[in-house]
Amino acid sequence: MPESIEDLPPRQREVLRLIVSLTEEHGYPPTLAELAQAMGLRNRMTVHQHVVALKKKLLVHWEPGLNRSLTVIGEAAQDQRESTLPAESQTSRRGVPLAGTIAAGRPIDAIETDEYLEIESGYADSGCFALKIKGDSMLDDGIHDGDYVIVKPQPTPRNGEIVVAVLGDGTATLKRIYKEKGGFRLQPANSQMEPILLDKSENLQVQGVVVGLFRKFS
Amino acid sequence: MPESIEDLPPRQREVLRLIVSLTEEHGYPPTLAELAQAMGLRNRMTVHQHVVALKKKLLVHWEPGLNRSLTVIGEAAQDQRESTLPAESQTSRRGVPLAGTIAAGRPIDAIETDEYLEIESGYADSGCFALKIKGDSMLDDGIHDGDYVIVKPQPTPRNGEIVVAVLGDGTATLKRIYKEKGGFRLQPANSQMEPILLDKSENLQVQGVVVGLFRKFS
DNA sequence: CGCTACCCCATACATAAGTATAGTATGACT
DNA sequence: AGTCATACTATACTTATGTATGGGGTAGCG
Repeated sequence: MPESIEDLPPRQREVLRLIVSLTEEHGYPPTLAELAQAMGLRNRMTVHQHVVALKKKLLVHWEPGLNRSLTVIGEAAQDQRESTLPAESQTSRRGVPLAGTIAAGRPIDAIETDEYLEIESGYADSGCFALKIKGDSMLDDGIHDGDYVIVKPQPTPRNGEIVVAVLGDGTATLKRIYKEKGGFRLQPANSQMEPILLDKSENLQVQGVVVGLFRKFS
Repeated sequence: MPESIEDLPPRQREVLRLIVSLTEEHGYPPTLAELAQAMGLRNRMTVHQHVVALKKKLLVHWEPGLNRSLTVIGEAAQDQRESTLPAESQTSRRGVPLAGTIAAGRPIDAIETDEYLEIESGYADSGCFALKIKGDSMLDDGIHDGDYVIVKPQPTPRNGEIVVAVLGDGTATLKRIYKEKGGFRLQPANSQMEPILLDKSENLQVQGVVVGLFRKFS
């Protein structure tokens, strides 16, 4: 039976595919419960049985009793990866269509360009991460409480950039950073708040610079 | 001194290195117990404390309560890698890891919730599109010139929502919409601008409502 | 018909793994 | 002398996760 993967039962094949995609998505393998949820199942046992079947067929590696040790063996991993085929059956698009420009002022007649606004693709691959904003100190820069900022890890910011600053006591805050004689100034964008001044002796770690902002409107 | 990784405490640095190497070795991230064993420690708690410290410094991504969710963020991952592989087909993730909450105000030592911020996936599939903002009329709502808004097609907005309004003459604008006696009011979020009043006879088409906002920092 | 492969469910249990609390010890710095 | 960061330990708790047991169905096949 050389063509094992092709004539797998549908659900087993689906499990195989999900293991690969969920692992890629999170950076670590899924649990049975997560697989079950992804398949719309109420019970882990169903997935358990499927995985046992896959294991018997030597398509997955699974350490008994070990959490999240589920990995796909050999070529099966490649075969289940999305990258191979033309676009259509893709579950979701990579990006939001950018329909054009709109006026937030005098109305203009908009809608021209036709491309895709790819928010994540550039960031996710370059080690960026997101932080949820708590507080209003960057309000004047249009960063509101509850927004998400996307941070690119980078220890050496340029002057005036918005950075994630980790202070000596382990607390983190979001501010614009300016070099001053003898140290740094962490400047909030809110007229009611005072800057934080640090001299060189004090411990300051810049975790990264803000490269993007995202807000959800309920 | 924004030199983060170099002057980490030795054990924390070791933990960072071990996370990477153990993940490569097994194909999935280690648990605290495994890390402890690899470091010759008898107790998980020691590693736990180190990892918490790394998390505060935003060097690792760790979902609370989730087994084997420990991953290294950003360049730190590269720096700790021994193999120096070209990092080839980096499993491009679906989404940006949401590392926690950061203070834009008084520094807090937060960092609690953890998940992935999936910006596009929810929108791209539901017919949403993006528009680039031109003008400052929504400034007080934190929508700036050059931002991108994500619009969900929907002809019947609720009161007070931000909508893409297409006027009778074909021009489009972004405003909050309110029902008034006998018509609608399109309200800018800028104290220096006046609302647009429309009565029912006038042609007003709502293209959709704003469900998201995205901004790129150059 | 019995038999099999496939697919799903629920309950219960055992253990793996993360977390809280509370200590001890060392060295650096004030 | 005190405080602080680092580093480790121990016990106990909660939850996440895997597993066993015992059921249901459907469909094809000899």
